[in-house]
Amino acid sequence: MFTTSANVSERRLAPPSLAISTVIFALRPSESSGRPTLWLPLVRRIREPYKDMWALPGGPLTHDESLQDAASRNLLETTGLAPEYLEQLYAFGGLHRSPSQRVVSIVYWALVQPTEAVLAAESENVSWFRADKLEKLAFDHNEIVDYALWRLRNKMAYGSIAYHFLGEYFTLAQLREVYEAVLDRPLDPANFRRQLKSAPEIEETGEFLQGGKHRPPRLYRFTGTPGLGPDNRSTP
Amino acid sequence: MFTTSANVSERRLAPPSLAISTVIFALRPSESSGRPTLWLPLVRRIREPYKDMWALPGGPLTHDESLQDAASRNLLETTGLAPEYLEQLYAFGGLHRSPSQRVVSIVYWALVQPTEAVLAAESENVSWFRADKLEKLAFDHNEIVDYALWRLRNKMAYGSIAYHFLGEYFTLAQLREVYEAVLDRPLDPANFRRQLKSAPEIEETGEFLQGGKHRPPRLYRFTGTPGLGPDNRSTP
DNA sequence: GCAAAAGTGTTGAGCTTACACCCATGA
DNA sequence: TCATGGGTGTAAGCTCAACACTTTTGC
Repeated sequence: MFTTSANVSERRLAPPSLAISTVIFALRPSESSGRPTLWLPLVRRIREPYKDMWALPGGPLTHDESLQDAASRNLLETTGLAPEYLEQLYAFGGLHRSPSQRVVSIVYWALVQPTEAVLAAESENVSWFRADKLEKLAFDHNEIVDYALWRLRNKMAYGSIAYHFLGEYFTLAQLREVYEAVLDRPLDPANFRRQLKSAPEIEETGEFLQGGKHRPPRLYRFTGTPGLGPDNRSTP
Repeated sequence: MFTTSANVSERRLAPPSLAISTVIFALRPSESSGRPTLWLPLVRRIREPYKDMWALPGGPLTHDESLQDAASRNLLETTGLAPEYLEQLYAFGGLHRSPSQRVVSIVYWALVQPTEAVLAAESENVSWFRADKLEKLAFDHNEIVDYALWRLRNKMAYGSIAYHFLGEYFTLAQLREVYEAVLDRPLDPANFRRQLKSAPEIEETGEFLQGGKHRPPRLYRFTGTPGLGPDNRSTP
């Protein structure tokens, strides 16, 4: 195997190595305003290059798992969660992404809903950060996160993806908060309601959310399978 | 290196190998109707697996070229052309894509305009086929082409991509023919005109196309840089 | 002049946006 | 009863599809 001390001729002869990384998004209340904001987990690098810097969770692709399975495993290992939504983002293969070795990273992005499992998985070397306030990360991971954010916002505006941040039942106000958090602008509650009512993939339940301070809102359920890629196509 | 006779333990130990393939689209007049239709070049496999079947142009990623450069080289080698448009499509990494060896293919798709170079490159082992009438191809290449077609149609409907099938100057009727060929439905010439006039990336030239049978149409020019991906973002 | 394509005008349907307004509930 | 978020109504503005119509050329 090649290490960081591999010399130049070794590097030139080595085929590019292949890694899988995952950008994992979840919404959690911001410390200041309490409104939901985007967070993602990062892992601290424990070896060179970029030792002690934060990086996207990832690792090599093993011989007996598909790309998606590898990303799914990443996600499980760093958050303790099964993916609520998982899609390929892009393959990054620039020549100088890693100073020691040529690495091609196939990156996935995922949405999860924050539960106890997420908190349990936090540790010295795994921590969550606000997506809009990231420090400098290892490798080209800042650009990767930027691109993932761009894709998320795009999909949020067109596709039916917001549901995957939420549990099975949700109110329209909660759903609107998700949109507002990701798109970072307020939406008219009245119009938002109508637009979603015209979408067939959202279903009224008979239930109402009790325990609030005011009129109990109706609970809805998502029925539909988005996800894109060669396997499952729907929206741009 | 591993060959098709690699035994099971060798296969299990080998890391997945990495290849680049390219789906190249061009429009050429159909033999029957004369209207433009989608074609793509394929190469005949000269070794196992899938010997003698047609496959997407591609090859291994060399250590000193980026993913995009590798795809660009594919394109040059099989068509003699520089890419007019080139974008990453998807990374395919299923476990059983190749019977002999685990291969991860990073696939690009490209648009070119048919010129002499294209015809010159045709040979015993390189030939063009109609995209809507493909036989069974090697590996999972039929699915890859299907997905590329889906992406092309999507981008055509939203993004500004049609221009790359055409030369520098074109009439609105030619541009409409491109849309009609790819989307496979007729478009209202009057409305088509208006929609494009409102797009800022298309520019009127003072020139007119002479030599037609009827009123000479105005020539237009495309001014803009589409393309997507982490490097260059614009439309979904 | 006539055929045919280039190019313009007009209308109605449907969707988005803004915002006024009513409803139901806890305190 | 009042404050607050849940939920409905409605009118202006925009885009888009359909199609009638005028213009310009070659023959």
